Amino acid sequence: MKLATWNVNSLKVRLPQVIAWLDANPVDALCLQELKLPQEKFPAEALAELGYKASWAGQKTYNGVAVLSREVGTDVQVNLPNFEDPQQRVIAVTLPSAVGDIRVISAYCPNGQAVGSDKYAYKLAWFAALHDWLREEMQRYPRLAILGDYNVAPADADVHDPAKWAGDVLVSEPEREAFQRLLSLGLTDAFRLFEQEEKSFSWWDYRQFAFRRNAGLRIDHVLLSASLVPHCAACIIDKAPRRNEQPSDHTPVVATLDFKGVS
DNA sequence: ATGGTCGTCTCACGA
Repeated sequence: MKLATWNVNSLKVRLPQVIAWLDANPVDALCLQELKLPQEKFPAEALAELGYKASWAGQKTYNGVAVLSREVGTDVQVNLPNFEDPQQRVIAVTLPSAVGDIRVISAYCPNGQAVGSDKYAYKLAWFAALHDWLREEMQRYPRLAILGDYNVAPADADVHDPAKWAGDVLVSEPEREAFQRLLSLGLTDAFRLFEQEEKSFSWWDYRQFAFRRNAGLRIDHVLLSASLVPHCAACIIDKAPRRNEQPSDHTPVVATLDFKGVS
């Protein structure tokens, strides 16, 4: 079973790239973030033609999340139930697997803009609510995977130039603590289960030839509950879509779960 | 050197 996440920065602009990527990289579920389109503009038909069902939470201009899946997602939950918020940042669905139902969540965590700003305070409050909700969600769904754009680089190894970024939004200590609190619920960063190339990133700023210089951050993550970790056979960042013309500033992260042999 | 580039009902703002 393959689970992937991709912040597409406008599904309207990126739909042809999403279709091309899915053609080349069939997955069981693809979590999308930053759809930037209203609920009624979601391209469900084009994705259905590819064989993907979809659950989505749209919002005009900003945010918006979806889960595309081979099997229909059930028990769809939109947004954090414990956090009143007009911004569409979370969608959770239940998918069948060889070992039983898996809860798959697509999350677009707030960016935070700048340390000390109102948006930064909102980010930390949002993470606290995510934490509290996940604790309950993991009790209900012991097999849980939450994928998305966390807008947090968990460690200096996830930052191209830690000295330059020190203390800034996306790497500041309170944000990293908020991320670690999610892990303390019993979630594991799938990417770090495996040996990885140094300077592996999932996002590069559009400016200053950042991708060409590999001046990026690893802020897109796949977190797995403990019962899924033994099944995780691989987790990779696919840099290829970042080389496309008119790319998203993020590139997909893909986790492979193997249910053969291990129960 | 506080710049730069995207996407959005663009001449501003969020990322």
